[in-house]
This record gives sequence, structure tokens and C-alpha cells, in this order.
Amino acid sequence: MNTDNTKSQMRKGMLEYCIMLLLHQQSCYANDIIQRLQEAEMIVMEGTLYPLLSRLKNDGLLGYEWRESTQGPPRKYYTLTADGQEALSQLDASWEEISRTVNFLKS
Amino acid sequence: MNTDNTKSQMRKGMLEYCIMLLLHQQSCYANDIIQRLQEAEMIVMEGTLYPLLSRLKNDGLLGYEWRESTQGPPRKYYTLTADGQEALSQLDASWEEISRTVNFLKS
DNA sequence: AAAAGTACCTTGCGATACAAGGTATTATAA
DNA sequence: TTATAATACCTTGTATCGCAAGGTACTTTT
Repeated sequence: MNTDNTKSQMRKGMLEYCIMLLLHQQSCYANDIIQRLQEAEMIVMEGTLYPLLSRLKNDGLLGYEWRESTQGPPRKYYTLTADGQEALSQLDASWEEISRTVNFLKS
Repeated sequence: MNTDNTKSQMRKGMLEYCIMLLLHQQSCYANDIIQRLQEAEMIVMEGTLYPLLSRLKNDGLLGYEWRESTQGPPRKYYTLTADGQEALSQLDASWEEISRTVNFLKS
């Protein structure tokens, strides 16, 4: 059965949204994001996350700043920009639409 | 802004699930599916749908039968198989999980 | 016969998650 | 003091999949 594949596909498109939701609450660096999403039962791989963050930054939706760490190399903390917050609002709407669609089809 | 792109990504993984939800209610041929999903505010293109249906059929989740039409060539009506219903149950669970995740992150 | 409508399918492209591997900086241990 | 481990960032190659565009075949209408 390739249900795992489909399940992975379902989560795929949500990743960007979930990460922006996270960053809406507070600035994070990569490992923060991975851990927090894991707590929320959403798995993300490093090789997925770094390019995604770079992409969002290049699109102007995220900014970042370096911060020293007491336990290793400095970390890149990402934050939602104003554009990012606007985009997040639109994704909220998209999520609502998809939710409505699924619930409509389930009934 | 590439919000449209992200939105499309979000829908990506849901398509398969939505189509199986539809076929759980009744057998459909391609245009049925396109129309019904449109009513549910989910757009699907032909070039997306046909390969998707073939894939699900090859995975044993769908079966089909030809039926005559009064208004043109015969139509391929797809139906969920037993395996398909089982897979759908698992996707229901996946959807619940994703829903929980998003709502958790939104709070 | 020719044109329009309906239905199925394929090809080429772009986007993206993931696995694996790579580089650099800092902390720890020998 | 040097070697190893840990932390953190990033890149490359592969597979999947939605989408736009184009193609074939059958049926109905003109």
C-alpha cells in the first residue's frame, strides 16, 4: 500500500503554511522549527527545510538575523516580514477553503 | 506574490483524498469529478485527473467500468475497491492529524 | 461529408520533498 | 595542543506530481 506516499503528499503542501504559522508566534532557527513541528506531529527534514527557508526569504516573506549560541556556532533566526504576515493571512484563507471542501465532501 | 503557488501546493496533496471521498459516495467519470470538485471549490485540471485516476487504478484502489452515454462516447466510471476503502480510512486519519497540527499551530 | 462536441490520454515543464553528502564553527576529550 | 564530537548551515541528485498544451477517437449535428 502506498498510503504513506499519499499521506506524505498531503503534508507536503502544508509545510510552508505550518512554518509560517510557527514564525508568526516567534523567531526560530532551523532546529527550533524541526523540533516544534515534531511536537505538532509534522516531520520535516533538514534538506527540505533549508531550501524552503531560503525560498521564503528570497520572496521577501521572511527575514533573518544571526544570533550567538552558548552551545555551538551562531544561528540564523528567521522572522516573518510584513509581506510574510500578509501572505500568511492569504494562506489562512486557503486553509479554511480546503477545510470547508473536505468537510463538504465528507458529509 | 507567489501565494497562488503555495495555495496550489496546499491543494496538491489533498486532491487524491478529495477524489476518493467523492468516489466513496458514488461512481463517477472524469467530468463528474471535475464538476463536483468545482462545486466544492476545488479546481482540477484534466491533465491532472486522468493520470491520477490511472495511478489509483494501478494501485488497486479504484476499479472502473465503461458505460454508454446518450450524448457522446462511452464513459469510464470509477469506483472505490475494498482496498480503496481501506486506504480512504487511513487518509481520513491523516487528514485528522493534519487538521490537529494546523489548529495546534494556530493557537 | 464536414464541423462541433464529448471523452480519454500523453508529453514536457516546473516546483518541491527527501536522502545523502558536504562545509564551517564551537565544544570536548585525549 | 591536537583530534574528535557536536552543532548548524547548505547543496546535489532523484522521484513525484500538478498543470498547460496537444493529441486521438467516437458521436452528434449541420
